[in-house]
Amino acid sequence: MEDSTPKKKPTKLPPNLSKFEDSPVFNFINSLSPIKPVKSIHITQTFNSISFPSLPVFTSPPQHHFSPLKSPKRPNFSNPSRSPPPPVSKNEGGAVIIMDQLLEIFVPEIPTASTPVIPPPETVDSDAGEVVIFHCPISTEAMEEEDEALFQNDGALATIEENKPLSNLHSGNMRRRCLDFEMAGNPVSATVEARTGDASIPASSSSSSSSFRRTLPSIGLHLNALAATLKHSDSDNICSDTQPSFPSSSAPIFASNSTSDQLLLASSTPESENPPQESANLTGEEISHTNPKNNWQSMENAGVGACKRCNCKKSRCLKLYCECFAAGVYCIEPCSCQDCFNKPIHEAMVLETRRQIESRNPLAFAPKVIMNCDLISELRDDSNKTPASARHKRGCNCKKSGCLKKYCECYQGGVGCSINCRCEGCKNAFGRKDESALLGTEIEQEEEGREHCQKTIDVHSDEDRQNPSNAAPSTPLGPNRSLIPFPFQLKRRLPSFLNDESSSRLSVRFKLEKHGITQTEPKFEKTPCEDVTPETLCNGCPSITGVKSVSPNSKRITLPLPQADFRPLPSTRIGRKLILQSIPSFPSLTNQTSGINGPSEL
DNA sequence: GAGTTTGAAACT
DNA sequence: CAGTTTCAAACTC
Repeated sequence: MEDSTPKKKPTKLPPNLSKFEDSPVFNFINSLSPIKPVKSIHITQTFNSISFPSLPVFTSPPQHHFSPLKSPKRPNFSNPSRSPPPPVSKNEGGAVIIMDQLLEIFVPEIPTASTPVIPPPETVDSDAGEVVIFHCPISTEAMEEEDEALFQNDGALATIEENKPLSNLHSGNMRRRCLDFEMAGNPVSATVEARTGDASIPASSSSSSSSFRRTLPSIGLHLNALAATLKHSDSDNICSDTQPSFPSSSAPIFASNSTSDQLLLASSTPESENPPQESANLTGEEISHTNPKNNWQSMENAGVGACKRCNCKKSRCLKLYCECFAAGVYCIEPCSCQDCFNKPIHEAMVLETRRQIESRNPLAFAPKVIMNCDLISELRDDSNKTPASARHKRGCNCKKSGCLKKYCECYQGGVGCSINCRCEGCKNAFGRKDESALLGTEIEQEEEGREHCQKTIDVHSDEDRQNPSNAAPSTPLGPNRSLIPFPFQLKRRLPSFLNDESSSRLSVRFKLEKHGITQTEPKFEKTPCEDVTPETLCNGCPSITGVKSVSPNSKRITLPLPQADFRPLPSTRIGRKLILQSIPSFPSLTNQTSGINGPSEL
C-alpha cells in the first residue's frame, strides 16, 4: 500500500518538472510516463506481498517480481525433468519455482522490481494464483526459516530448489519441512550422495519409518537425490539450518560427531531424518532408476509423515507426544494442533520445555534410530547392541502389534528390532528381535576377530568365488550400500543377491562358519529381506526406507569413496572387510571430529 | 470423519 | 524402577 503512494508521487512530479521542461523531449517523456504507473502497480503488489509475508497469499505478488530474476531458471522448469504435462506443468511448475526462488532471493530480488518488464504479465498472473495455492499451507514462519537456510546456502540451494520443483513441486509446502528434516537428520548425506552418487553413508535409512515416513527422511533424500542427480550436492548445507530454533536439542549430541557421523545418524523423525539416509543409501543410479513419480509419491506421503504434522490437542505441542516437537521442528499450518505453543513466537517456551525434557532424558530429542556407524562405536561400548545397520535407540515395547505396524517405533523407523526391544511376538519385517540378537553376537565375534579380517577376506573371496551369488551381494556396495538399505523397490528390481542384507548376512554366516559357528546359518539363509519384503517392504518402501539396512555391512561403511570402485569387486564381504580396514582413512578425509574414528578404535 | 487401538511419554 | 495415566498417532470402520 505504502509503496503505491510513493510511486504515484513520481507521476505527480513530472508536472512540476514540466514547468521547467517544456521541451519536446520532456513532453515525450511525459507521454511515456503514464506507462510507468502501471509498472509501479506491479511493484507495489510485490512489495506488499513481501512486506506482509504473513498473509496467506503472501507469496503471490512477490513471485512476479522475482520471476524476472528467475526467468533464467524457468527454462529449467520447463525441462523434461518434470513429468507433468507441459501445459499444466508450466503454470504450476513456474509458479512453484518462482515461490522457491522468491524465498531464496526474496529480499535481494525486490530491487529487481524495477525489472517488471521481464516477467510476462500472463505468466505472472497465472503463477501468482497457483503459487498462492501451493504455498499457503506453509506458514510464514516456515518460510522464513527456509529462507534463512536458503540464504545461507545460496547457490546450492538455488540450484537444488530448481531441481526440486521438478520433482517435488507437488509437495509445495511440504518441501520445506522435508528439507528441515534432512538437515536435522543428515545435512551432509544428501550432498554426499549427490556428489558421490553413492549414498553410501547415510544412515538415513533409519529414517523412514514405514513406507512413507521413512521416505520422509527419504523425502529430503529424494529431494537431495534429485538435486544431486540434477547437479548440486550442496543441499547438504541447507539441511543443517533447518531447525535453528532447537539448537540445543539432540543435534548437539549427535552433531558432536563428525559430519559423517551425522550422516550416519538417522534422525529420530522417521520421516525426515531417515529418509535422507535412505536417499543417501540410494545410489544416484537407483534414484534415477526409480521413477520420479514414485519418489514423488513417496515424498508426498513422506510429507505427510516426514514433514510432520501433528494433531495435538492437549499437549500444546510441547511434549514428545507431539511429533513436531519431538522432531525438533515448529508446528506449521498443516498441523491441526490446538493451543499450539510450538511456534517461533513461543520460542522461549519451546526451548525451555526442551531443556526440561532433555534434563530428564538427554537423548529425548536425539534420533530414535541410529545408524550403523553410531552402532559401531556403540557396539564397542555396548556389546549387547545389534549389529544391524540401524536400530532404534531405545527399542520398542510392542505387545500387540507384532512390530508390524507403525505403532512400533522400530518398524516406523524402518529398522529391525534389537535386543533393546522389549516387544512381544516380534515380527518386524525389517528384522526381528531374535535375529538381531544373533547378528549382534556375530558382530561381536567379528569385532573380536577383526585381526582375522584379512584371513576372512581371503576366505570370503574364496567362498564368493565358489558361490557367485553370494559374492555379488558382497560387492563394495555392500559395505557402502549396506548402510543404505536399498529401497524395497530396488530389491524388487534388483536381483535378490544385490540386497544388502542378504549379502551382509551371508558374509556374517561365512564369518561364523569360519569361526566354527554354523548354527546361525539357517537364519541367514532366510534373509529376512526376502521373506519379509513382500508386503511391508513393498508398501513401506516404495521410495526407500531402507529398512533392511540391517545388514552388518552397513556398520562399516559409510564413506562413499570406494563404492564405485568396489562394486566391481566380486565379493561383498571382501568389500566389507576392506572397508573396515579402510575406515580409518575415512575419518581423516571427512572429518577430524568424527567420533566414529573407526580406525583408531579398530 | 468418528471411533478404536496401540504404545510412547509422562506421571506417580 | 514399576505401575498407571495421558496422549496422539495409527488404524479400522
